[in-house]
Amino acid sequence: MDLLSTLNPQQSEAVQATDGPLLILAGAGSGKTRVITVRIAYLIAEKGIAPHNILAVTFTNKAAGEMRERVESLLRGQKLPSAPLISTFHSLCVRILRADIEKLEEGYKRSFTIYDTDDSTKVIKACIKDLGLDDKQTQPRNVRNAISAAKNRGEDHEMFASKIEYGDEKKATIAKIFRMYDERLLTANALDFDDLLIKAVRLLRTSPDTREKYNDRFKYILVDEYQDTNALQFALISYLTEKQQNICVVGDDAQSIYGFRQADIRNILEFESHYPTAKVVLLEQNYRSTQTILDAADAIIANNVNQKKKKLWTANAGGERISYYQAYDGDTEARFVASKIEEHQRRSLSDRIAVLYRTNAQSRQFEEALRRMRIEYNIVGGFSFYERAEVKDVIAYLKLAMNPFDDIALLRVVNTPARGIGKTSIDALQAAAKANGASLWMTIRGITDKEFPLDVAMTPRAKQAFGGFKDVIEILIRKAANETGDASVSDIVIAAIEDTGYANSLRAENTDEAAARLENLEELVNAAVDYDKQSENGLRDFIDHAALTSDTDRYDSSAGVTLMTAHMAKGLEFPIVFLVGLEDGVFPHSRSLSEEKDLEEERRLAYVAITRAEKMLYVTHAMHRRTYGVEFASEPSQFLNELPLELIDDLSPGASWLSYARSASTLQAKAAASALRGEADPPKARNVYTGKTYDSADAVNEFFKNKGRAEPPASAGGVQRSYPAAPRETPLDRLRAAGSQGRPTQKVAMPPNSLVPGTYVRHDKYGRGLILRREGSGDNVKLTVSFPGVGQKKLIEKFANLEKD
DNA sequence: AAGTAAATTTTTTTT
DNA sequence: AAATTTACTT
Repeated sequence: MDLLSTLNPQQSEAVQATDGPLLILAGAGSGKTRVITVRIAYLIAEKGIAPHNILAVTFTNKAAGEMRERVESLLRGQKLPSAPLISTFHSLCVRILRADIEKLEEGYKRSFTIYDTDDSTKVIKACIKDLGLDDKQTQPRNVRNAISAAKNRGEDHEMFASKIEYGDEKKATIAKIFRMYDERLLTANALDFDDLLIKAVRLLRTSPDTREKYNDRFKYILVDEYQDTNALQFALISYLTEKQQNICVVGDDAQSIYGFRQADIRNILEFESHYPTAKVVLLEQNYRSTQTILDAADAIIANNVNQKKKKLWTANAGGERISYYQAYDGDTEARFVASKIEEHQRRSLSDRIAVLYRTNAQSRQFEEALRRMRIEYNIVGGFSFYERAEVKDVIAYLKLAMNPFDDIALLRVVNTPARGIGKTSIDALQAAAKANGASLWMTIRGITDKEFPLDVAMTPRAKQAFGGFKDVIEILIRKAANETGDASVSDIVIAAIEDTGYANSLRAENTDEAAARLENLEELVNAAVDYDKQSENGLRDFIDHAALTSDTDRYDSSAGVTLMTAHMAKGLEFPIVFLVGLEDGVFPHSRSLSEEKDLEEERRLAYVAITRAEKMLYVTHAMHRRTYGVEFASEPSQFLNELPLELIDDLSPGASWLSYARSASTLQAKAAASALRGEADPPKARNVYTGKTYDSADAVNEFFKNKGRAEPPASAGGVQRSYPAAPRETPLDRLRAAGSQGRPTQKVAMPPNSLVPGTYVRHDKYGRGLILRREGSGDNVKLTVSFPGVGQKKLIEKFANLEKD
């Protein structure tokens, strides 16, 4: 029974509760992955469950891969008749649909193509154009998001349309596009990411046979990161566990950070009511971080009202204090981080370091600073390999070989490399296709038919060019079809690169950039060769893999320095973490400032970021930040103010926000004390960078109530409380005390619903614009707004009559 | 039809 | 500031 020997009692209980529904509430760093992997190994080795009867579902390929490896190493030396299926939600759905989508009788064939976000947006753009709409008024990206959100709620275009209230033109337009979009995807035999889930769920719902088949196959199901599941994923799991209820879900409501993707936290909160016989295990011991880091994370999350109470503890020592740095601007911030990294690396190279930021756009300055100091780093996100233009081009050729009706893929490569097929010819082709209700591929075949050419207004030269393209694709189709014979996946990939003239046109360019592209294509061939070696699966699977592989999956766990967003860091851990750009509008993001629930999600994201740290945490922010090429004065993040200030070391040169915040709290205390004594003119508290001026006794008292952890006025005098901290008020206490006045560290300078920089607004005369700067206060607020086509305008907020757009 | 210059947009977070 | 899209040449 040595599988269990490394586990604590709760973990062990979670592993051994194999039958029936089980909810594991696993705090950050509580050994969640260890429990899942040991559980799988335990099922196989101790319970004699056939591996292929086990299904584990994760969100990313990276998580799935890691789990696979760890299970394998736990079972090392054992001969297994099969392997457990450890898969992402999306790959699982693809697997289900490739087998049985034809049973849906919707017209989809099992050779369907997967459209990524980019492809979907292109289809939507075309729909908007064909409906005669203005794509400035109806932005493809927004429509796509609306459709995706609807799909993830489980609505199809009919349900979406039926829910529109009378007079809601915007939604009515989206509904029209929605419908057209779905029709076009069907014509192209294509499914978008959301459809993969929708169709799989629909298939399980409508086909009892299929449902039965998978219920019999998957007798034990595990779901990781359950707090991030949405309605569709919940439905999928429900159908799969219909017969037996050996369902084990693992999650942490404090780490739910995908609400914007319709993740529904209720799935985890209401697990017990959905499965009344459910057993619940709490994993509360943290093995990852120092007490100091846990205290910091705890202090942040304590400001959220909506959460399950959970108390993480650790046997680890207090550890080093948190380091804080205030930079003049983003460049200085990046230089500080780079030089600190260098310092750490000089001492020890074994401590992996992460730089975590809110948005990918922040990465550049850190990359530059690290490069200047010749520090090697790894960056996750941004441009992933499979998103490179040349890779997507070649994949498009491969997709066409499998499914020539894929219009998007066809449009992508019809003139890449240049074949003399220009915009005019493509317009004519699309018009002809539309007139005949046919796909572009069929239209090309029609145009170039020798005996009965389709009559299309087109120059002979254009027709000939299309003929050339048709030949190229037909050769590829034959090669792909022959795959079962002797051609391997890599052979076909090479054909798509060479036989199409793609490589030659790059060679002819003879530039460094073209050479880099050729190298990327070589890497693609290598990926295909590897694929051939370790898998029996064909081209179809290879393309599916490319479509479902994301940035996150290219994380190298052995890299010394890793740059990534806080989102991507979920599930990872690093001895040293730099959490950067802690400014209002950056983190929390400006788009999340207006809604309380969005702000709470930002706070959970900050919690996730902080709890990645094992030994050391740095927090940094800049006083000036450049956005869209314009420099703004930025304010420290409200999350900084929520940290336990007594645990922080200030590394900033000169007077920083932190030193103000600290001395301010003693000043405030004095002011409050004198106010309470009834003194006529209490010393005025100065601006503490929270944007709020505490110039009345009431305001000062409110400050302390809100701050929650500040010293009571009587104990004022600058005595630093010794660590550990006294018990804090809970958010609920605070809410009661504040008389439901809202959030603790609320700011007056930037009230949540106001027009802050980064917000889009609508002006009667100038139309839509972006707020660049906000100055002044009260009635004198001046806004600098950039209106496309008009330029920058300075407006008085009071008179401008701006509406949020 | 292809290349260049000018205008416009971009920043959440992701399978 | 950088990347992408559009408009204008040749």
